[in-house]
Amino acid sequence: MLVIDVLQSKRRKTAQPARATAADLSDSDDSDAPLGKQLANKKAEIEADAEKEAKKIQAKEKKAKAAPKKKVKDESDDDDDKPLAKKKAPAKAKAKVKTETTPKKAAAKGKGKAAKVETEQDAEAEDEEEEYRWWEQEKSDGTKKWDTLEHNGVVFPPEYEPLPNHVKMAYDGIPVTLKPEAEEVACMYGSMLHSTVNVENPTFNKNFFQDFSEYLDKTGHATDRDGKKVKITKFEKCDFKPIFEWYTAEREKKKALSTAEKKELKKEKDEAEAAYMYCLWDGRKQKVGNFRVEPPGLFRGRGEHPKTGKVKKRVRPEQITINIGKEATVPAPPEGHNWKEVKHDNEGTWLAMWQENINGAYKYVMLAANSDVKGQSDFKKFEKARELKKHIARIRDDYQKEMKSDMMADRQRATAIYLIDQLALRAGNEKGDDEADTVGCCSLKFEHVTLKPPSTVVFDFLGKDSIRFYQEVEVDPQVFKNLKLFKKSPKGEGDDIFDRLNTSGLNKHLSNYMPGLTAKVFRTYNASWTMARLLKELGDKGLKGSIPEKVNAYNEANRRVAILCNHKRTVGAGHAGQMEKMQTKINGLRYQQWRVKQMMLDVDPKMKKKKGADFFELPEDIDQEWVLEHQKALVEESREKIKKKFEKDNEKLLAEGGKKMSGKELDERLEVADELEKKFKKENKSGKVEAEGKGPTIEKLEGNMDKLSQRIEAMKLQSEDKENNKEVALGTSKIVSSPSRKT
DNA sequence: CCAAGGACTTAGTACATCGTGC
DNA sequence: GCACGATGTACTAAGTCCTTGG
Repeated sequence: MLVIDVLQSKRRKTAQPARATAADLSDSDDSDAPLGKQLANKKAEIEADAEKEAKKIQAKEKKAKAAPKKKVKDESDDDDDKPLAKKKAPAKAKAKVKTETTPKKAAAKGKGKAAKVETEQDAEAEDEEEEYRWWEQEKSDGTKKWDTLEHNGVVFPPEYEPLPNHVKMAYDGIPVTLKPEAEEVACMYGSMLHSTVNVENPTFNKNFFQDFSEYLDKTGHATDRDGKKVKITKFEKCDFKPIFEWYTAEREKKKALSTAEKKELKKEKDEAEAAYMYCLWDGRKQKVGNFRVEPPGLFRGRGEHPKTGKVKKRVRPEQITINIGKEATVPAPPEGHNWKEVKHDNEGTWLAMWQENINGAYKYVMLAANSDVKGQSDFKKFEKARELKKHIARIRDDYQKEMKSDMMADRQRATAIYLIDQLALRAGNEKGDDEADTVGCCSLKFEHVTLKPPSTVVFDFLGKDSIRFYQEVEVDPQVFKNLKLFKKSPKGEGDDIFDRLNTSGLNKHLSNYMPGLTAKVFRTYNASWTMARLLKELGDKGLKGSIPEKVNAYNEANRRVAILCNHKRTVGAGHAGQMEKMQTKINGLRYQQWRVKQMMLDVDPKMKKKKGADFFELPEDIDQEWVLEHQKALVEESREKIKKKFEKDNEKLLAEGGKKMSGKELDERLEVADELEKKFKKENKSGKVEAEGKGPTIEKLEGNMDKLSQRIEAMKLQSEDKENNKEVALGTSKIVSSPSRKT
């Protein structure tokens, strides 16, 4: 039997017996082992919470039905509801989108108010009641996505503009002239020299140079100043710096434009693109997400992508398929070109599509995230996650049981579901050799899991986007046992942990619990659930407390979700410096506090007795040396500021036709800083600080102290927040819990 | 059943814009 | 009013998962 089973799973290099041996199973029924109870408690807690949650949500659902959450009204603010032609866009745009002023009412489906389509008159009405309430739409069968669809196709990136004659890459120190096509490729590289992640990646360089060489061969070789052939054979001899500098200069030029000029340019661009920004979906105006065709460039695969650095070619109209309503006017391809195909597939939500040349991946033009369709499917996603709440207890019970199954496949599946549920792992589809070597749950390999008896497991692997997942987790003893079993020899490095499991089998099993249940739903569920719980905790105890404390608590909740989902980012280059700056600032405030304390003594020497001598000491971690440094910095800062202001004022005077102020004036102004310096000197010498301000009283000084304390606390929190956040990407989980609805 | 095809969501990063403390 | 960091947006790669066809 064993043999047969192994053969059946030929797909894997190494498989394990379908049935666990007696030895494997002997100790598998001690479900009440020490760790078990810990987790059981946790589980009970989770389940109780989940039930509470479920009730709350049901209640909310009722409420929501009674008073549907109103969609943000900014559409009316922004005249987005009005027909396109009414917008500032002049005649040309009007002609192109003519159909929009006469929406096809015939096509409008749905019931009553929901299907109301805007017309010129009621656009003025600005009535929220008139909006399409997709969240109230009854569920369709989910295949047909639209009845009518009109749009204007895609925007192509500008054609390549050759470099001016004086800008040339150098080969072996000699400036060379390239044919435009090859030059374009050289520019792709030259314009990104600042991106060290890529430029210092050998694979990137190898792939780039390979493709670059092809272009050179294809277009004919480069030439030097005298028109003599230059053979470009070594990457190391290529100097793209002149190109880089030219691009940098161009960018600077653009940056240096006045705000008015920039606005003008932006306006022009917006006008040119206005027609593409929106489409008409069942008669409703909807924002298109990515109507711009991706420009050519070097492929920037993440992690150790074997194809990173290859040339991503310019996409031609002949590669693009348009999807559009049967009745609609098909957007014209650029002069002298044709579309690859025009489809009328109303079971798809895409408007245009092409295949990219590097991986053969499909690229789609779809609606924006804030459109009705996307909103609807987002909504559905959360509905599904909420439905999981009803089944989660049973699923968890089942996987606990099945983890002891004597069918290897079931045991693996149960263990995998445990990991997906508890650690928020992704499903982990199989990947090809021509992709970065990353894994998810089902594709975990031998070397990604290390067992530390009695029941700790170390996960260390690269997940999506080659983001490292590293966690030492105390797991259910059965999970530990199973993982040990799944790693048993003859398995070794490179072999799958779950050799009898793949994502489709896993999802098929999950769908038995609930239609549409797949591995990714667990991530949504656990992220939402965690956020809800933390926010509730925040609500319970966080209501009191200062604003910074509340912000900090909210960020903390957000962070915990991001951590759960392993949302990471690369630590910014300036992070360490910024942290140091903050600390210096905090210390500066603390020093300031110390000074205020001395002032108190100045006002009332008896304070020393009252408060105790300790109170008036410098904080331990601040020494005299630091104080001197700090004083110097303060004085210097003050000087700089005065100088800057002086120069500014002078410029202004000149501009107004006046004349510059004398150096004497500057000196006079600088006296403030000099005095500050003197004051510090005096303080250092006498060890006393004269009370500042007129009529200083202990009360006033106490007030100053409080203010400083508050600022210190706020800064400390802020700095803590920053440090804790340095490698956590908050954006994604923020989107998950409250998607932007701006139009 | 499996691999390839296809459509859609998820995610990090680069860059633009905003807002705020000095 | 400005510089700077925080926040938002655009871009597109990298996942998930369903369908299709042999």
